[in-house]
Amino acid sequence: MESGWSWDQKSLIGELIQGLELTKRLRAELSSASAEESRRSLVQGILSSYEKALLILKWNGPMNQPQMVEATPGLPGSPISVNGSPSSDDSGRGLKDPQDPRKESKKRKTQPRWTEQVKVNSETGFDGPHEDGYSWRKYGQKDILGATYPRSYYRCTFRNTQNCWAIKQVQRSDEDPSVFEITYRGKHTCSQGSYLAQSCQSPDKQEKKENDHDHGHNHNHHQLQPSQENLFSNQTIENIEKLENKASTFCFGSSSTSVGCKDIVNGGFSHLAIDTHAALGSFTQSFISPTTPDSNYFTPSPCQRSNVGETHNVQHPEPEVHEIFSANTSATNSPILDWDFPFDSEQINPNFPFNSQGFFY
DNA sequence: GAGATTTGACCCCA
DNA sequence: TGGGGTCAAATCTC
Repeated sequence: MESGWSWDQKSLIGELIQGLELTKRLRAELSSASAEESRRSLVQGILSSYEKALLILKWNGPMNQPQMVEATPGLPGSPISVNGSPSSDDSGRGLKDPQDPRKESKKRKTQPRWTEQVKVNSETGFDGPHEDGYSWRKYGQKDILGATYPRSYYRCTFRNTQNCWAIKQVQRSDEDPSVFEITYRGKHTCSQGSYLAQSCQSPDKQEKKENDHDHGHNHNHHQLQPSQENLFSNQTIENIEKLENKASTFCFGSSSTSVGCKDIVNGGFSHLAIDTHAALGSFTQSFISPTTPDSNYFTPSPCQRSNVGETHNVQHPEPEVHEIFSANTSATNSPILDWDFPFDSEQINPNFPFNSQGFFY
């Protein structure tokens, strides 16, 4: 199991590293106002690298292990967990509506959930939470035993109006206060979710919200927008959108405040994905919004993340990745490329033209 | 006044 | 039994 895998792993890493290098070059190009032709070439190279990486992933099962493969068998938005049954937790206290997902558990232990670790830039402050394109309403905060910082609880604003039961928890790391661990549960079933899945535009409301709450330390994400828009030619963005549409898997951010999807087949890939976002994700920036003081959080995009039925810890042990992660945070407040990769090797059509230029272009 | 946040209390579960 | 998750009234903000 190891041997066959390691060769492909090397290839995969090689491709991703190449993508990384190209991304860095692109970044340099962008800051030096070089020829568009050169940029396009770099972008093409980047896409090509990731394309190959995907192919490698596609043909190698070992990458598609636990988290991905066990993704919910088609239960986006369902409060039913991968492992648990809806009835496993219906002993809740006097819940009003039998249809109410709350009946499943007050603690939602069986909810599909995944965790993000988000590093925020100290310069942008810790007080402004990330916006992820969704509207969240804080419904609680608890001091957690052994934790320095309280945990905040958020649920979708449209919980009542659209029966959207997505929730998230934001916990600031004790070890590194610049890191926020965000746990998501449930998928957005609200219209906002579908809207965000289609649009990379910044919702006016979000913008207003951010402006309204500008505490002086998080406004730079707006200032950065123009440059972010310039990071890619329209064609490139179009191509990536095609990619999203074709695969229904990648999502480079579905709203201005989103950072796209990750759900990479495993943690290792996530690191690279994050790095990718350092360049690619600039047009899918996530915002740090100051709506709540204790939660600078980074979120997965609205792109069907919750298909992943298991906790997905995104960690960044690799110095270089972390460095880029942080650097990008400071530059754009959108440190993570959040790929949505909700397919496993069996879900990928072997004939799917990943390896054709036409797929990307 | 509507909507969001805060916060104390309640309840479930390990 | 205590920690964690949620509720809901009070309070705040726009």
